Amino acid sequence: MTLDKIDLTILRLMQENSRISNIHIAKELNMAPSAVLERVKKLEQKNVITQYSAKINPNAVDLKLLAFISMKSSQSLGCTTTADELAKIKEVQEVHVIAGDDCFLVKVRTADSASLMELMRSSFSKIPNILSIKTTIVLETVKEDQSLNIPEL
Amino acid sequence: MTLDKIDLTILRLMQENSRISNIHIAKELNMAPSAVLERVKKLEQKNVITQYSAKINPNAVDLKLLAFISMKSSQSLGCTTTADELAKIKEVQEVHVIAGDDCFLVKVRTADSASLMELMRSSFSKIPNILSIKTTIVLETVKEDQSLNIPEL
DNA sequence: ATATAAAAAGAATTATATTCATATTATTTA
DNA sequence: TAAATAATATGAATATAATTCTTTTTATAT
Repeated sequence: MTLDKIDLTILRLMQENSRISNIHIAKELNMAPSAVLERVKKLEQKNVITQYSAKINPNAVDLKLLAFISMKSSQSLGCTTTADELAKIKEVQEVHVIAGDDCFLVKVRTADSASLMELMRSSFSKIPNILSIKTTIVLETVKEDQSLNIPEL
Repeated sequence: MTLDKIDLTILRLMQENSRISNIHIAKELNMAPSAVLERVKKLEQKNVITQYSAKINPNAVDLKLLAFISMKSSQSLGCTTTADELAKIKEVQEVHVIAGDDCFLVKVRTADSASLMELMRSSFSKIPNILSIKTTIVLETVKEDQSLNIPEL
């Protein structure tokens, strides 16, 4: 797809603020809103615009994290000791030994991303044989094992 | 700010698609659109949502790139030879020697990001003393030196 | 120069956002 | 616990924006 100046302006504006109205874009470009809409639709169809997304401040969320941890392959079979080490860390809520490139899936809860970094630096780095750690923020838990949540009577 | 399940659902939906309507979110949550709007505004004010942004497929754009190139500091004073080397590469449109941590600002044009990678691997890597390359995509050029564009008569 | 296709404009319609008064639900605190 | 207060939600009215569609303009090809 060949993009002209108008397309590029639309892309720039929507990259800055994807909730901008057609009318605003149209005013900026001195054209009719309907013409802008047509171009935006085309940019979506041709996969030039791949997604509209809200950026979320990770520090604002009470961070629940999933850490995917992999070990040096020579060590990856007998990994129960490492799992035990991970389970000892107080911020770590769950430890799962998993199949695939990563050996563990670890659920961690920290107050902010600085404390997560501190945790990774201080605790995780002490555990031998860890090769890599990939983390991702949990925004919402739709279903959760609540067997430990004993309800009051 | 304390985020409840409703806030987290809003965040999840808007992270997936920031152009979703209040009405859609409201239906998903079984609440009134006005209540959703109030929460979204609060999430914006409290800086939980930091930006709404369109993701653009870099391969769809005819890639104009700016590369910020730095050299090993011992070499950075006499950098004219490196500048000449960069200027020889056919995809390189402009080379500017600049002040600061980086020594060069280079404008490159490639058809897609794969060819950019190939260029960086094959040509740039052959130039001695390069320490780092940071690239950024140029979406729009508002003003450009056109002294080389001789208009037809 | 004419025919054809693509893009834009403008008006009408539909949908959505926004506002605001009222109602409901939580949270304090006496 | 009950009343007082604050926070949040509802629902209707209004304002704003998106969308559709026909006509017009502009660009491209024959």
